[in-house]
Amino acid sequence: MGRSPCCSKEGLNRGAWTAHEDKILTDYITLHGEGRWRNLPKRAGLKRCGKSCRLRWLNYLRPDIKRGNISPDEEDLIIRLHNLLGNRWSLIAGRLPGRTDNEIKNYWNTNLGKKLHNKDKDPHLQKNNNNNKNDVGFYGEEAAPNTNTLNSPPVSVVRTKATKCSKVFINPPVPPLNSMGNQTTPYEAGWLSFEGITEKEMRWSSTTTEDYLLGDFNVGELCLSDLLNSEMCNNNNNSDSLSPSCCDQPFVFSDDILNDWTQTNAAHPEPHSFTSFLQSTHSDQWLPPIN
DNA sequence: AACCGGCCCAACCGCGACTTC
DNA sequence: CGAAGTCGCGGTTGGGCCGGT
Repeated sequence: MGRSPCCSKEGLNRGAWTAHEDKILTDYITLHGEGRWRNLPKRAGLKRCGKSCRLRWLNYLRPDIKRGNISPDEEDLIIRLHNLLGNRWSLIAGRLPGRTDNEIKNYWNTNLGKKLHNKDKDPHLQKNNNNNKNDVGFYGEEAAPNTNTLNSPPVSVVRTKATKCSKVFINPPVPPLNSMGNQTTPYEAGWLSFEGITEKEMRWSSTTTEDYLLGDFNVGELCLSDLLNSEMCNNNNNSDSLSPSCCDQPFVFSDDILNDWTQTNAAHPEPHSFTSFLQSTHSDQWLPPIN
């Protein structure tokens, strides 16, 4: 698909914004509202590209922005959300009022990533941390980093640019062999039974060193109830039950949460999507704990 | 005082998703 | 239905700041 350059570079200011430019942008948006970024600079009389204006507004000029000093609570939440979601900064930022994705990303890269990286090197902290062999580091790798959530389930998250959480790596137990002596997929084994999700969309992959399940689904369309009803979210502790998502420690959803998020009613005639669930206050209640 | 290196963070870039026509 | 336009995201860069030498 063809895509024109973001903006003509000629005659446009670049680099740091001046107070004057900030004022022009703020005044314009106060008057006309956000959006239509492409045309905004021309209308506002700014020699900036629309993208730059959008970024400046969202990351710096918005009135509801909270700046500096990430609190311990916020840090805790960032770690937990990152453990769950990976580098999906916008989604993480959505759970932290007043914080921007850029700020959280920077904070992670400059503080938390380093902190956690050092912890990984600490032999005392590594002893419980051998589950995530796929975790290579915290930049540009497939899995979310090991954090100090060392006793939390070995759920790793695929980095994806998608706006929807659509891919999750899960370390499953090895599925049984079929009658031909070949290894079955979790789907064939009956572990996975998302309504409306085909085996094609639930891909099983095996490597020489690690087996993992790649769940490739559109959670915007997937109903949370489907997810909850699947084996991936089995919340009983029966050791016989197959719980490929987290092996020993499946996601645990409280009855309250389940009731709220699986029931439809007059107010919510449609089943809730997983995306909306992640954006709800409930998600706090089942995020992997910090130990 | 000058230089250097590391850190931080605002801003930029490229690309995929989404929307419009 | 496909092409074009737009938006939003995550990764990366670069310049200012600061502490150490």
